[in-house]
Amino acid sequence: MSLSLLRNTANLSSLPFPVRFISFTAMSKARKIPLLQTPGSEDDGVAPKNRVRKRRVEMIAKEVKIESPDKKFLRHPEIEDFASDNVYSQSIQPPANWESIMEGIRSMRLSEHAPVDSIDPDEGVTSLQPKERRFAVLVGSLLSSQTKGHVTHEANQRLLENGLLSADTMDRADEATIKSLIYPVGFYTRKAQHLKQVAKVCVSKYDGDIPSTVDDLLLLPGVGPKIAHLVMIMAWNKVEGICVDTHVHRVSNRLGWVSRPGSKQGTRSPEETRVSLQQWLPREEWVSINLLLVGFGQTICTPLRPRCAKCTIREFCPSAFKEISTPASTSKTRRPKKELG
DNA sequence: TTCCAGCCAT
DNA sequence: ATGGCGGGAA
Repeated sequence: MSLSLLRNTANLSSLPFPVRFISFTAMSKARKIPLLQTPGSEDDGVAPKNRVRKRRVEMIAKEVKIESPDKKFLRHPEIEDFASDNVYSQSIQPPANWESIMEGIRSMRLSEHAPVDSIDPDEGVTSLQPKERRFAVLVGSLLSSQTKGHVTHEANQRLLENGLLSADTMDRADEATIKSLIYPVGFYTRKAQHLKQVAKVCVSKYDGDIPSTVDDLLLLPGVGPKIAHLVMIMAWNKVEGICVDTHVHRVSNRLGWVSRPGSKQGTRSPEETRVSLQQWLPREEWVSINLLLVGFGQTICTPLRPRCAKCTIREFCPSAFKEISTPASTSKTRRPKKELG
C-alpha cells in the first residue's frame, strides 16, 4: 500500500486489491449474535468481557440505524457491491467544497513525503497462505499502533522467522518469548499478552483463522474500532467502515466535516468521527481517506502548531490560523483561554 | 519536561 | 472521564 492509493481515490478498480462492500444491514444482523450469547461465558476462550466492550458494540449497533435511513435495505440483508449507490449519503448534506479540499490535500500529499507512506502492512507476508496471511495482518495491525513503521515491520519479521506468525504456533509460544521478539514496539508487554490471547481465540474458535466481522474482531483483546476496520480492509478486502485514527479524527474536526448528532459541536471520539464521516462521505473514499488524512496530519495539519501557512486549503478551513483546541488534543492541561475571534 | 497514540481498566 | 502503558519527538 503506497501512494498508489492516493492517486486514484475515486476509482476502486485502481486499488491493489479487490474491494467488496457489505450492507450495514448484514452487519447489524451479524452484530446481534454475540450480544445474544450468554455474557461472560468463557468457552470461546475470550476473557469475561466487560461491559465497556458490550456497551461499545451496542453503541455501534445503534449507529447503524442512523446510517440506514432507507428501510427497504432492511429487507435485503445480503446486498453487496452497491458502491455506486450512495444511499447512506442522502440524509446528511456533505460539507461544502469537500471534493476540492480532498484534491488539495491529495496534491499536498503527493508533493511531500509523509511517514505513513513508508508503511506496508503486507510487506513480507504476501507469500503466506491466506489464513496465515490474515493472521499476520492482524498481528501486524496490533503491533503497529503507537509504533514506527519499520519497528513494526522488524518485529513482524522476527515473529515470522521464529515461525510464530500463525495462530497455532503463536498459541503455543511462550509469552516471554513473544515479548522479547516484538520488543521494542510500543506497549510490548501488553501486546505480548494480547497476542497470546488472540491466538488462542483464533485457534479455538476460528480454526486458526481470524474473525471475519467487525464485531467479532472487536471481541479480541487489544482490538478496538481502529484496528478492527483496518483489518477488515487489509485482511478480508471488505470495507465496512472508515478506519479512523487520531489524525483522521483531528483533521476532520478542524475542517468542520464532522459533528455530534443534532449539534454543531465537533466530535469527541474517533468513533463519533467515523459515524459522522460515513454519513456523507461516498463509500468510494472510505479506504483512501485514511492514508490521505493520516499523512496530511503527520506533515501539515499536525496536532500542535499546524502548518497553516503551508496549507493550500486554508481558505476552506474554518480552523486555519486559529489556535483551537481540537478534540484530539484537548486535555485538562491545555484549555483555550477564550475563543478569541 | 511534556505531549502523543490505541486500547484497557478504574 | 481519566490514567497507564514504553518509548520517541516536540
